[in-house]
Amino acid sequence: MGKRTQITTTSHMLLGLLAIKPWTTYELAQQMDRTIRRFWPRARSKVYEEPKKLAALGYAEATDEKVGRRSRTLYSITPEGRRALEVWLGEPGAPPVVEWEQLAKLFFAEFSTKDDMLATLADIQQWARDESAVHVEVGMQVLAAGSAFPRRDAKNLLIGRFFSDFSNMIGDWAAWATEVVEAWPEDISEAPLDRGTVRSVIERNLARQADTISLPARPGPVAGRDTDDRSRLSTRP
Amino acid sequence: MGKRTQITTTSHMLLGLLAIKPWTTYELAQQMDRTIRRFWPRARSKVYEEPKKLAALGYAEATDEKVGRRSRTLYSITPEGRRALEVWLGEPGAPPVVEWEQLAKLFFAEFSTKDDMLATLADIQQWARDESAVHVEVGMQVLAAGSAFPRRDAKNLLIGRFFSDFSNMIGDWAAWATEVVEAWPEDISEAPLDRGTVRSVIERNLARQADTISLPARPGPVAGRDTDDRSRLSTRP
DNA sequence: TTCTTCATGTAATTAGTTACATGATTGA
DNA sequence: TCAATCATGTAACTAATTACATGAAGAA
Repeated sequence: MGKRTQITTTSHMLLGLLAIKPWTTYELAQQMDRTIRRFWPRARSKVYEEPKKLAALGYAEATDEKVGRRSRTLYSITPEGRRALEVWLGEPGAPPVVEWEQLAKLFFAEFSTKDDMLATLADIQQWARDESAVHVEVGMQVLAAGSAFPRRDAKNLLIGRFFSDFSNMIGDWAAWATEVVEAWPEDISEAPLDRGTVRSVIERNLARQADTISLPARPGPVAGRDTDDRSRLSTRP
Repeated sequence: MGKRTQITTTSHMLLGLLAIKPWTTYELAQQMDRTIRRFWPRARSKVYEEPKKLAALGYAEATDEKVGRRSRTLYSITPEGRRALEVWLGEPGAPPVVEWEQLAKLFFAEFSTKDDMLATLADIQQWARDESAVHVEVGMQVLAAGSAFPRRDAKNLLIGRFFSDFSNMIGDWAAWATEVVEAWPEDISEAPLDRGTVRSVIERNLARQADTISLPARPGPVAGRDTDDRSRLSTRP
């Protein structure tokens, strides 16, 4: 019957927001940018497309309002939308994916100078500090004035703590890497491999294997997206 | 003059690989999948397109070889390609971006059951354990048999340690979150905010601000991609 | 000798971004 | 009263993915 309307992860982000309360498009864009951007970053223009798809599927309803002579759209979720969200929440999700251009530059650092490498590491540390400032600000705000959705606070704290741990871990890592690189010769290719560090990485990870009493949480596989096998290479050939 | 050929971050990944040595397309695909995928994940089909762009720009040369009656392409970098890579390495890169569907499901967890939430957390812990196993394997391999490019080992260890820290941090975080959630009522919306945890997050991040003797590493801003301001919302309105 | 895996691509489609355009509101 | 910012979208484009197709090599 004509166009196959696909419901993507991005659609589910909007559907989830609508489950909290009805929003205008602008408010949806704000929410996407303030919170969801952290784990599912998408351009603002998506916020104008996706709710239309949701409405077409019967998962959301659009109401037109007037503000001056200009109209705007208010979206709200339908019962079918709530059911679709529930189903999605019950399915396994894709594990974390990192996209990090700075790290890519480090990966090829030997083709430029040690100074460039240290500059990239310094940028990373600066980023980590900036993130810390944001976490302090957000935390203070919640303690002092509360939040817009108090019933979501407990859960949101879990997410917030993840991002705090994430940026702090990166800050520590970059500080360590800076020290290591400072001791290297100018020609990065001549830097010796520190086998002690390799060993400590192995040991730390071995310890985690040992801890494990391996009850798999779900029967099925923890799948990400479906894809043609031949379209990506196997993980370790 | 017709088509504007854009050189993207993805193009630079291929250019960087070619700076190591000449590769056939298949080998490039392997390398993309074995290493670069971790911080710049792209589908295999890109590996067939991007080197063509590089060749069009004079950054790479393609040689056709025969294997049976079938031909394959061997790419190598040109001096201009090396210069372009150097320039890119000297420019600031974009900070880390996380895309994490599992976390998105946690963010909306109140719209399903506590059990679903715990299942997602268990999946995350399982992922972390799987990653640990990979890190052990790779580390052992390097210690025992060495690597294909020993002169890259010291630097690659920095990257490897980042990913090890990353998955371990996630494992710890998910274990903590599991404990917290287990103590919650079935209705996640009723879970109380733990102000103590909020405070400890603030303090941890405040400490990092204090440490800082803030010398900015680079004069310019640590930019990501150029974009029309109005196309994304401001960070905190 | 046929099955499987390695290897080499192209075509079709879609998700996502960038750029543009303009009305409404506020405050200097 | 006009400049800046908030708000609401659409259009054009491109990066990226998914699906398809098939040859070569080695193992059973």
